[in-house]
Amino acid sequence: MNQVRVRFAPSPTGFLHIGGVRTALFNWLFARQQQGVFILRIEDTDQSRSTDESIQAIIDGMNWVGLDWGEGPFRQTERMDLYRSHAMKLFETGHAYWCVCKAEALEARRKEAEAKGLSPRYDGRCRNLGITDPPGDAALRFKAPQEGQTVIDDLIKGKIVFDNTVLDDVIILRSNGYPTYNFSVVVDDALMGITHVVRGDDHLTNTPRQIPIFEALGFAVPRFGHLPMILGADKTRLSKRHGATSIMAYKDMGYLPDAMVNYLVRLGWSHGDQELFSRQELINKFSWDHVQKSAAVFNPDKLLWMNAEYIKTSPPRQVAQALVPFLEQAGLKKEIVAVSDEWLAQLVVLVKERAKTLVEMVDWVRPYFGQTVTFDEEAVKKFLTPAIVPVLSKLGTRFQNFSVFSKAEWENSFKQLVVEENMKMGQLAQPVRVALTGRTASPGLFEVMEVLGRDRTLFRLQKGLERASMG
RNA sequence: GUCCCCAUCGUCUAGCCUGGCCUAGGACAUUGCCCUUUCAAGGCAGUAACACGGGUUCAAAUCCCGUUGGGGACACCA
Repeated sequence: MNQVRVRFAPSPTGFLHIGGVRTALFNWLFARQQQGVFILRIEDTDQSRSTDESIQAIIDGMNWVGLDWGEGPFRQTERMDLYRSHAMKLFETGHAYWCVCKAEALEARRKEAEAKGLSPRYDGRCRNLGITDPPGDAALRFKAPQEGQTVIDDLIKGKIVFDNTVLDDVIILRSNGYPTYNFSVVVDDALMGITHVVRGDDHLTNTPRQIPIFEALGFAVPRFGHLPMILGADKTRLSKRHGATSIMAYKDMGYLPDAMVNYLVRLGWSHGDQELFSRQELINKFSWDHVQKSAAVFNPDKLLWMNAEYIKTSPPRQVAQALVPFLEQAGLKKEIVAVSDEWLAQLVVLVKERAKTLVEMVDWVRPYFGQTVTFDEEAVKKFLTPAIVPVLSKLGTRFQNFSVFSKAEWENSFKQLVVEENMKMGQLAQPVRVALTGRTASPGLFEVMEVLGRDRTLFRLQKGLERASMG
């Protein structure tokens, strides 16, 4: 068996779509598993829609989710000679012919056919003209087979049969000399030695158009696999109106790349009841047999849950590192410089059970930077009242007597005071919480103190006391 | 319109190929309870699906046919 060679071939006409990422992911997984090669190819033959920024967006997106390629990125616009020479080869061997129909005329005829309820196909009127000396604006068409069948043994959908009578003669070279998709894709897949063409479902009906071109050119026909589409909640193709579709938008919303990958792979693929997979597990367990045949609805709720899982279980230092840009963006640049990586990781541990995204985490983590705290006025009004001043003061004095912070000792001391004062835990805990964090909701009090450290805990307790005295 | 693909809880899916173990399993979401210093997290429990109609068979979610529904393709876009 030859080495597996697969590719991801996006067209650079915008941001990198999550559907594209999923297609790339399946290819990448298969290549890794089979110790094959994953190739990145940019299909930019549409001059009017392709942009360099989009190419960069694809590369950035792929890098972010960690899908690396062994060859490429290739750009089709750098391979024009290849398409032209192969097109001419088809012409010379009688597999292609010049068409002098004007684009507008074609369009008109198509509309007419549609109006009559006929198939809007090219009628083949130039097929037998035998033009050998074409005018400058002629296009080259491929002579599609008109009888027989084209059979695909799809990796995902199984055997699919197309009658060749549904085929028409596609243009392979435009009048401007540029190849069309259905042609350049065949030349590239053949020349790059692609063994498995795995792409979106929307390409399924392109496949019987492409197979005869492989054959006419004398190339081996690769295996094909067609991945089902991703739909929005209303079961139509996923688009902007369903929410964010750009992979980088999810980065900006505070999703972890591993969570994204895990969610996307489970959208259409399964391994029994398992939901969470490490990358290595994915590589080991991936199989075309368990790729779903039907389209899947993108479920942001489940993605969010999965992100929360990854925030909870990823190495804290790794999460902390991913969090830094978000903190900087939130105006905490100076604060971060003043703080160690270890402490930041500790902070992540403190709040990781509460934040489902890095964006939420920024908010959870904010109170632990700086000397003082920003009070939530509602919280102050409710808990930092003059009535609490005496107990708070006693607590401060007791804590003061400890020369270092010790979670167990401080907690004991706190609970003892609660008992002595004949209070309920919450009656003291909430005011202290507000004093330390400025808010009514936070992680466990003593974990908070640990992260704050002895001195800052005492300082904030004192400030809270002053605030409570004000009434 | 023509051609192609698809069809299990609201959603992602297991089971289907190799019929009986399915009283249809898991996950997200949702509801209730428990835990609890707050908010979470966690634990337990609940609601909830084989699109429909015919066959084949002792037996069908599973095999066959049809219907319906959804999606895709039919460009000098990719």
